[in-house]
Amino acid sequence: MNAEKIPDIIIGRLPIYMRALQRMSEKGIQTTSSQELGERVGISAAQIRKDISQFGEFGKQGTGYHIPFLLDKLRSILKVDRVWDVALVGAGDMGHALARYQGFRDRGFQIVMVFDNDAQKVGEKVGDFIVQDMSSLAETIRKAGVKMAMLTVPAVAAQDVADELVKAGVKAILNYAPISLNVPPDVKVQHIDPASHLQRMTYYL
Amino acid sequence: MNAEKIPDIIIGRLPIYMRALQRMSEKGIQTTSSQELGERVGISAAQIRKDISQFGEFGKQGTGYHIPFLLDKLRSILKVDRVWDVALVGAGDMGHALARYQGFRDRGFQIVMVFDNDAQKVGEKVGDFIVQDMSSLAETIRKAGVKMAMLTVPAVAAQDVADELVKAGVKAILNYAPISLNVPPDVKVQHIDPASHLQRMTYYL
DNA sequence: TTGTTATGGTAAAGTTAATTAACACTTTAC
DNA sequence: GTAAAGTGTTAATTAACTTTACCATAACAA
Repeated sequence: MNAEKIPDIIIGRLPIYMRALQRMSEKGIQTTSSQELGERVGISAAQIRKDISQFGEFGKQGTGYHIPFLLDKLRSILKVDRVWDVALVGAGDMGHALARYQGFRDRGFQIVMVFDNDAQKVGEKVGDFIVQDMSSLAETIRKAGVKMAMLTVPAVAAQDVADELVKAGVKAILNYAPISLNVPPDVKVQHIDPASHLQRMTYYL
Repeated sequence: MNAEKIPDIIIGRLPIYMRALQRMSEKGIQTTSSQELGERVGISAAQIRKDISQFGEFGKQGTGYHIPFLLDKLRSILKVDRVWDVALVGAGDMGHALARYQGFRDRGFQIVMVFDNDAQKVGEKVGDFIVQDMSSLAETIRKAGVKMAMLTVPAVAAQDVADELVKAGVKAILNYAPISLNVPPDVKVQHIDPASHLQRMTYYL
């Protein structure tokens, strides 16, 4: 075990391994090898062994990895052996889709509140939630101790909302707005921007 | 200009630069520097200069970059100086959100057809489109010469649909299903999986 | 039991890729 | 004419990946 400093690039691969392992587990598969897992996710077996061995010896020589055991370990490493509360800001189409998505729970997350600044949307039901006004955002989030947020507001509003979230104590933001957010170094941001992903592929067409 | 072999990681940063430049341009800003752009997107000035200079000399010493000019060049490099037709497969919540999203057009993409295999959804209107049955997918896509697709079907169906898309001649897939797709090497895949992004951040919380 | 095969963990070496730093040169402002 | 700003480029440095090799263990077949 080498707890010193794990490169972020390795952390980024762990969810991919987890995703595949979870699917194998659902299919009733109990055991896999770095070889097999690698073929599924498109990563070399050596890479996978090296990544996993950063955190301990979770495999068995000769037999491979016991999937439920490895999943437990990965969940614990990524701290998703619990369920994280997440605030959703922006009740547009994307907000609706995320609020209604059933796939978060099994992977360690649940949306617990939804905000929007549009008076027409406030009070409306989105998924299982009543949309709250943005004016109550900071206080509500702080009181609930929520540390993660998903941001699905228009680009022009995104930075302001991000600033609010940071003030409210949020430490991780999943940003759907097509704009790079500026946040303090102790706050993590991940971007989801379908147009950027598409543009990345057209280069090769 | 060094057209030999540009690393994929550089290609992946170009859309981020474009996104920021497009926003600056909308605000009426005509000129920027690697320094300023770097602060906006959180990437070092040296890195930006190096990335851009892979493709030519688009800046002026002493003055920086003319934003409309640089944008044109980047659009041309990423081949989004045209509008790409995109097929959307999966008319669930996420499919609806994407079909109605207005932000693709300005960045080089337009959805032109929507498919689902649910008889209840076929014929329904999603955004400006009538949902078509999956059985017509391969033929319709091939006839229209569509090369890109967005995949918002459940994980269990994703690989089968991807196989269909590949058969139909699609060369780039934006996959929203939480599963790693296996496709031939000449087909590009990008994954969008919010739970993975969230898991990547919880490690640091 | 014994040999064989499959497999993970580790380490070393080599290779490639990515990032950062440094600097010469150009342009603009004054 | 001089200082400041800023690029493009090269060099230096660091990081990531790949390859290879080897050992220890486990499962299984003879």
